[in-house]
Amino acid sequence: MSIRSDYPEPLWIQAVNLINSEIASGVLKPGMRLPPERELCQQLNISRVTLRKALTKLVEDGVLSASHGRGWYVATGAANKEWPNSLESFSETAERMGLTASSEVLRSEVAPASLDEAEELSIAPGTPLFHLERVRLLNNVPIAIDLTRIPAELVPGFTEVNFATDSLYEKLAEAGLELLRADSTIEAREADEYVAKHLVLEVGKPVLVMKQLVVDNTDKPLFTSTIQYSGDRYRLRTFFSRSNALSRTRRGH
Amino acid sequence: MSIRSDYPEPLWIQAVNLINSEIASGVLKPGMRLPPERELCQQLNISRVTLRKALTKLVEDGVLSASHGRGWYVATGAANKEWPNSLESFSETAERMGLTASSEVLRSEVAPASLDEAEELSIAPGTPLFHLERVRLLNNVPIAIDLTRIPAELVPGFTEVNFATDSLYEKLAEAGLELLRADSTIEAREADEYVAKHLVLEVGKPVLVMKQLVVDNTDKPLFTSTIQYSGDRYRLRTFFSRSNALSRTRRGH
DNA sequence: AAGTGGTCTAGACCACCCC
DNA sequence: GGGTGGTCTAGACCACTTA
Repeated sequence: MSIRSDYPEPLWIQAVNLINSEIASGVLKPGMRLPPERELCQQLNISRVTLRKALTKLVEDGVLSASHGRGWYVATGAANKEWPNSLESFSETAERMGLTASSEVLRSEVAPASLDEAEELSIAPGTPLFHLERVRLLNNVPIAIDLTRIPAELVPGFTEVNFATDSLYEKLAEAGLELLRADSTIEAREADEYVAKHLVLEVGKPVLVMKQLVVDNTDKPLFTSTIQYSGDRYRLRTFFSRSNALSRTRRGH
Repeated sequence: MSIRSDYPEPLWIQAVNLINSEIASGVLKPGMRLPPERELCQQLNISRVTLRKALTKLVEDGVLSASHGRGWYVATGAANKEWPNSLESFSETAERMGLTASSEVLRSEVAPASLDEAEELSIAPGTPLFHLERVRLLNNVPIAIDLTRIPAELVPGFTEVNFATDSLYEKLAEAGLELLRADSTIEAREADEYVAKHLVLEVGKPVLVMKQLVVDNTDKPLFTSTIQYSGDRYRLRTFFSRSNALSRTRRGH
């Protein structure tokens, strides 16, 4: 094994991919110890700093874990194949699960921002806002209602797009927007008549309401989404990290 | 300004703290550009690699952002004071919000692990498991029911602790357990009779169900929690990151 | 004492932005 | 072309674990 082909990919990303694929292919199994850093450096023909950048990334992804005087270990358990906190579009989630995503567009138009909408997006009230409201379906079963609001100037021509078939995230990427992070709040509420009708539920049944503010890499708000999932048809996954408790390893392995 | 006192703290952490404090004190204001890396290196008397490790950390924390040919900028907006995905105990959350947390203990005993419980924790069925079930209250209002299961060998003597007043997280820390991450699933469900009674709700009202598997820094499962929040009395916060979309900066600043 | 991860350095070259 | 961030290197020393 060896990297450094003539990819434009940074070396440390190639190293990440290589280690990931060795785990996927079973060469490295959960719980196994990796070769020492200095040895891996030689095998991959990269410097130790670069290797460590790759290893650090893999720890963030929950793929590896380190123990000071002991070595690097492949993470064990179910968390292994799970996605970390990635911001995934509905279409991407569907693809990953092997299902077909589709949409029914309820609303796709530009209207002035209300006071609340303006405040969330840090823009002036009345600013033209593109409203996109869709019922999201998996294999034709209604899963959620998604209402997204984007400053119209960021997405010219979006009222002409047919979002029943096109992916919003793809169109955003084409428009040059770079999503970085979605700050989200999650709560459980009762389905009102409107939601119940579109999700084919009884009024009062639980729905999972997720409100997101998506920002770009300069922390500028790009858009807000309110997604209401049918309680018995969807489940969110995330993880919480314990902020640095100065981990001083005691047992394990 | 200069660091490198005789702290045992790593230099890059000292750099993080210093920059953080300069922002807090208003020397660096949101939107401002930082001095070039090479200049900062001289001022702080550290190498560029070390400085960049600090800057990278500050980006993760949402404090700074970088633009390739332009420089480093202090992040703008409200997201600045928000906490990231920290794994916080109920008591800590309460304290942060200025409320008083308390508990009513429904169950505190050791019992053998069922098949399901054993699988979640990667232990043998029948292994003694400490079960702690509590109603969690804020200012004496019932907010949630929390059922936590911990292998009994990890927490000797816990059946003697009075968890109506003592914090579970504090006791876990005293027992030498180091929580690293909680993998969580979240869904909306209807309150059953048991939950409804203890949370003073009507049966069928929405509850937010969060199931967590908490692991230590070697990815060993420590315990599982199932927390059922009254839908109208609690709201979760988290964020999702867009995994590397090869950010190619276009606009901004 | 040997093995292994954690931190740190000085210097190099490339890619991008702006004049 | 000059300024700035992004990647990469080779080598050093320290801290923790294990024996």
